[in-house]
Amino acid sequence: MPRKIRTTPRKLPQQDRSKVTVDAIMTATARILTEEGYDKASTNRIAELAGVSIGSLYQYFPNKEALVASLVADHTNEMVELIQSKLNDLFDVAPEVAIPELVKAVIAAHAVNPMLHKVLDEEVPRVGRLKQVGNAEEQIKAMLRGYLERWGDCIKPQNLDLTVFILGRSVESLCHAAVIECPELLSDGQLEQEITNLLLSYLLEKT
Amino acid sequence: MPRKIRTTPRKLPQQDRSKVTVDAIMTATARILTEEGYDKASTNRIAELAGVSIGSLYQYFPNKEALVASLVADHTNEMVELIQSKLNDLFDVAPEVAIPELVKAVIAAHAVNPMLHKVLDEEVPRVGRLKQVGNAEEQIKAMLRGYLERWGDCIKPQNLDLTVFILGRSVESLCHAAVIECPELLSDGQLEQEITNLLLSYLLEKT
Amino acid sequence: MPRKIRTTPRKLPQQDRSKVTVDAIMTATARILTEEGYDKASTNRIAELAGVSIGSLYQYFPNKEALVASLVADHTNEMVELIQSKLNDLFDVAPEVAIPELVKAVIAAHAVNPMLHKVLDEEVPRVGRLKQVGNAEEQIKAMLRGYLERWGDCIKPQNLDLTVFILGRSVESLCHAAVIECPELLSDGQLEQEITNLLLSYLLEKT
Amino acid sequence: MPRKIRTTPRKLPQQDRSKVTVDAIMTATARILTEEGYDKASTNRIAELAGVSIGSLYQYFPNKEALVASLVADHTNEMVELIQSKLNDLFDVAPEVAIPELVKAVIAAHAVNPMLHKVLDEEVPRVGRLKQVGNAEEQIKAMLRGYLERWGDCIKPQNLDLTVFILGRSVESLCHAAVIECPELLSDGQLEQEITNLLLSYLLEKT
DNA sequence: CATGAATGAGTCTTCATTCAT
DNA sequence: CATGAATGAAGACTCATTCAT
Repeated sequence: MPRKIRTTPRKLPQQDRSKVTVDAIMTATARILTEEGYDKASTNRIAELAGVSIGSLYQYFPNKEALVASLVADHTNEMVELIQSKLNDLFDVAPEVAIPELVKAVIAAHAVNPMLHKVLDEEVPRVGRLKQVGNAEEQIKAMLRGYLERWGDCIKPQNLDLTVFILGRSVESLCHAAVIECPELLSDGQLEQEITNLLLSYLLEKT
Repeated sequence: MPRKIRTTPRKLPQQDRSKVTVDAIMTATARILTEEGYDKASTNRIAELAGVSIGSLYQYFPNKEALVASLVADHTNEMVELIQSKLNDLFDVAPEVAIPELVKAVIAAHAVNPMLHKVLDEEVPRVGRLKQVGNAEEQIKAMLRGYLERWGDCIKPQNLDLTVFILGRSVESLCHAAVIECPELLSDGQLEQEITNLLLSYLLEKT
Repeated sequence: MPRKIRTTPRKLPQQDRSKVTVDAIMTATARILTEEGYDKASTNRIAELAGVSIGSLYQYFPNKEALVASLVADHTNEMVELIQSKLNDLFDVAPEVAIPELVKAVIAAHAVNPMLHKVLDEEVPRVGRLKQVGNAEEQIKAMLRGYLERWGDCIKPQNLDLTVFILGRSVESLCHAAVIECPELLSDGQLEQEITNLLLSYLLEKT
Repeated sequence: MPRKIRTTPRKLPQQDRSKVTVDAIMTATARILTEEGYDKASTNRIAELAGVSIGSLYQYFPNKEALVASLVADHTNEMVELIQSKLNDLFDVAPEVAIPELVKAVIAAHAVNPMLHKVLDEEVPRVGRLKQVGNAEEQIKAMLRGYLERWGDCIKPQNLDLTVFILGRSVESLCHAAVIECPELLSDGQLEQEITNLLLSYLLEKT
């Protein structure tokens, strides 16, 4: 079992000056990550690009992992909130209408900062990230489950655990791939429509 | 643009001794990767575990990236061959039967060495990997497309490019997640069945 | 030759508030030193534990060395005063009685704050300490010399310089070791008695 | 409880080349320690002065502590061996003759490399050193005890444990101080004579 | 005077890679 | 070809100290 290291920020910025500093650090981290990749993202480089001394960086983040974790948390939250709020609005909306909306929302969430999302997903070590991302996933899964229970009578699949898994994974991975790899197919709504079709067929149609 | 690094093995092992050495190195790499993770996989450690001098390692691999790329290629090929051969056998089989078989094959492919697959997917830097993996993906997509063309009359979706995308991504990501995260749901065939349902609904059912 | 650093307090506390601050800093330093060791004693930690800002710390001490030196001076003084006052009282007392008393006093001095004494002795860099400690030693040596001159007729050794050296070092190092390493042998007076024996044999007996 | 870190050399030099390297590192460490003090002794500086890359240093010593520990061990052994061999020769020699010889030996031991000894004693963090030094001390104490038992009939003090403590500490600290602080008093044998007197008075004379 | 944010030189250490033997 | 000693750029992180507010 690997030694635990704290991944929470060391102290919260209280004065305005500090807030600016922390922001600069986070922004610089995001920029280097997206523009140059994870292994160019040394703490010294980050500090430099942030126009801040390396000491200041460590005043707010106990270690590199915490810094990245913080960025992951921020970005994940931003995405999750989009989806959750939409999911909330859709609770009483029938699947025929809700699913297209959900797909739209998930795509929108991935479009918030696609490059950052890609790097965070592909290059950043999973260690320690799991908590933040895992949490988010659980929350969404829970909402999805709630929705499916609410509309259980109208849908074909019976085992809700499996359905949540299938549904969740599919939207996520398809929207992710769509945004990252086929943005051109997204602009005219074709791909979005097709993803919707996949999900609706699964949920609604009779064999 | 990063300096180009050769990622192909420096020379093909021609004598038996060489083959043994290369094998030992690859095996050691795989073991360290699965048992200890990417950041414990230093070239010196790999050489040591392989029972080979660090100098010998560099005799066969020009750099670390090439070594890892080689492992990725091997592993990807192993998986891809399984799927391709099945896809080949299924060319003339109707979707109702072919899709369940395909799902079975993709799951089997992911089960070849799940731990290694997980590490390769999550921890290993993407940099030089894309070529190998991309190739494999393209090949499978092509076969999938061929199949869909062959059975185009029987299936609902009309835009084959989109369908290949949807189908390919879905099977891959669902089977991947299934093997990595829910092996227990796989053993009794439930999850497999549900993945099949998703795909068949999409391909076959009328709205 | 290293750049000279001032090791005297920057200003003497004149207001009460200042005195309280300085006290808090010194106490915090002593606590961290004894409880966590020298390398945990960063100025920031000290200030924090003292409930004082790092800026304030530097208001009263020009640098870390001065802070530690101050602590050393205080502690040394405390010890030295104990011994000096006893030595003063014993000036007219014959060795047979004075030596046991001296041993008792030196042990008592080392028992004032043994943990702090140990840390100061073992872990704290010698650099700027010598002055304070050296002074103290000189004063005690001088008094010891005075005493030996006063009772020169009764004692065996003739070269007083040497005798002071032997006597001073012996008591100091034996009492030090006794307090630090064998406190259990001190409680029943055995070790104290034996140290006394050593010194009295040396001073008084005929060969 | 502080985390344990290995303090033993990482690998023993087997080729001649390596031996030279290790020697250079040790020598450089000793030089910097004696000429500039412990806090100038950074691993990079040591490597540089040794004319060796920092990587080579870490090939043989897992960390700085191990390097210093190694030096301490070497130096301690050198001293201890001198004393032990003399102590061995003196086992059957009566105190009147043995004690002066012992004093001579301890002084000689401290004169092996006085500057290094001083630094090692005063500046080097105690952590991790204890094992080597402690061992040495125990060995010498054991031999001393053996000697005192052998000549128990001739000596005054009865509690051998205490006697070993008193004797051991006194010689050590007096000889140490003599070599470090009063080398001039040593050259003409006066101080040596006086130390001998102290010990002989204690051991032999009747009250 | 107090505060605490900011500084940055300097520390230990790792690891991919080379090259003399 | 094999070996493994040697390399050194580079990275994460600390901490005494300063200075604007």
